[in-house]
Amino acid sequence: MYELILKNISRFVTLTPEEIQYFTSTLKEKKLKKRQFLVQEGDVCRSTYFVNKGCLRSYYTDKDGVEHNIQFSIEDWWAGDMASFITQKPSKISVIALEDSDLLVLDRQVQEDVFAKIPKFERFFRNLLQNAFVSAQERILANLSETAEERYLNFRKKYPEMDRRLPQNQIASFLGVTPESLSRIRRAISEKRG
Amino acid sequence: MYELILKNISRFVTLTPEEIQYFTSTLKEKKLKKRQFLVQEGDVCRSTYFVNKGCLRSYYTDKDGVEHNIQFSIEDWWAGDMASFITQKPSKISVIALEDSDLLVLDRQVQEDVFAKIPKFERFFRNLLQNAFVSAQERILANLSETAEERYLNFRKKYPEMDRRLPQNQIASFLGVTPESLSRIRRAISEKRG
DNA sequence: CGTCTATTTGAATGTACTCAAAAGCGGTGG
DNA sequence: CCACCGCTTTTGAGTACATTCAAATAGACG
Repeated sequence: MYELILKNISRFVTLTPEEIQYFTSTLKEKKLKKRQFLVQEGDVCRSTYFVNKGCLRSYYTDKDGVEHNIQFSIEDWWAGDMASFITQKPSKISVIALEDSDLLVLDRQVQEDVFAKIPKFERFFRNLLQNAFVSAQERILANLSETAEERYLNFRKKYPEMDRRLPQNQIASFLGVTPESLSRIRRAISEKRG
Repeated sequence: MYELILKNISRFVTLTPEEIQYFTSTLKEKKLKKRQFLVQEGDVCRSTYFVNKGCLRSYYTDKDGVEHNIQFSIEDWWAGDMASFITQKPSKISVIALEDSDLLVLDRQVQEDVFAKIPKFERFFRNLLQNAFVSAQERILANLSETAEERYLNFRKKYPEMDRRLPQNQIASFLGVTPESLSRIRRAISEKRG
């Protein structure tokens, strides 16, 4: 149950057995069926979620009702709306399960207790935030300087697992193109390679 | 000299006179002439900079040599490459003065001392990071869901001062369009308004 | 098996781009 | 102070890439 999250955390900070014991005792479980919402636009996001199994997508719905995927969260990723969690303001995005999923839940209040008892967790969550910022920055640059085809090839290289696993129209929404365009891009790529 | 930065900080945390005294004593000054670099691609960014006067731009140079503006920093803003400062890896971006500028410099090492002596500064810098993340997120969404004209109108509304002060080609690069396109967009807008 | 959704394909359209040239503006030196 | 130079902005014409709309095909799931 906790192997994955402990391995995830150990990439940044080292915990003693007691700390592990305490930390895992604060976590709750949550199961989502495909198409169930984890966060709905307008909710205040009061927890962070670790994905033990399954797959979710975070998306923004624009003024024309078009959905734009911001992030996918598969096993070993964190899910939720970090912006809303940080600011405790209503979320502009929604998070929904693309597959039946098992999550571990860390409530905001509990998180404060964890910070108090195990200060290095502050560092861990600062690291998560920093990574999120750096990858947001990189995505802005990619959108400014790369063609749709380049963005797709980079996506495939960076997240091969997601490329295999996710519906193509969801990837298109993440890349910022229509499903039709991504379909044509894929055809062009496969024609180039014979 | 320090009014602006103290006012900036006071938006997030309250400092005692002693803390103010200590904090300001750790700051250095830096003056840049127009067209001088603050950070060059490949540098590790070892300081954060507060803009007391002037204006800078941060930009990324893509594989075709095209520059893409990431951020402008005018008075009362922080400058530098947060990603490189955070990770202490070589910067992918450059920061250059668009006008003669006066900066206050907070070195990374000094920052650690400040955190140790005045822990609430940790909160202050976490807030800066959070804001940077949230606005990066918003920019991704804007690029995905808005037309160039909408992005320009929103830019103008959000940063009227920058719209007045910055060369149009720099704004175009920030919005992710060519200078020619922004020129046409502006004409279209002014024709609509009679 | 049938239904619903995802993907592919085609044709027409549109938005922003490139390239080229003219006009405008600001700073510098004679 | 004015003339010139360099850089920015505007304008025009043609082009490229992705979009929209529509329809056909393929796949997934009950």
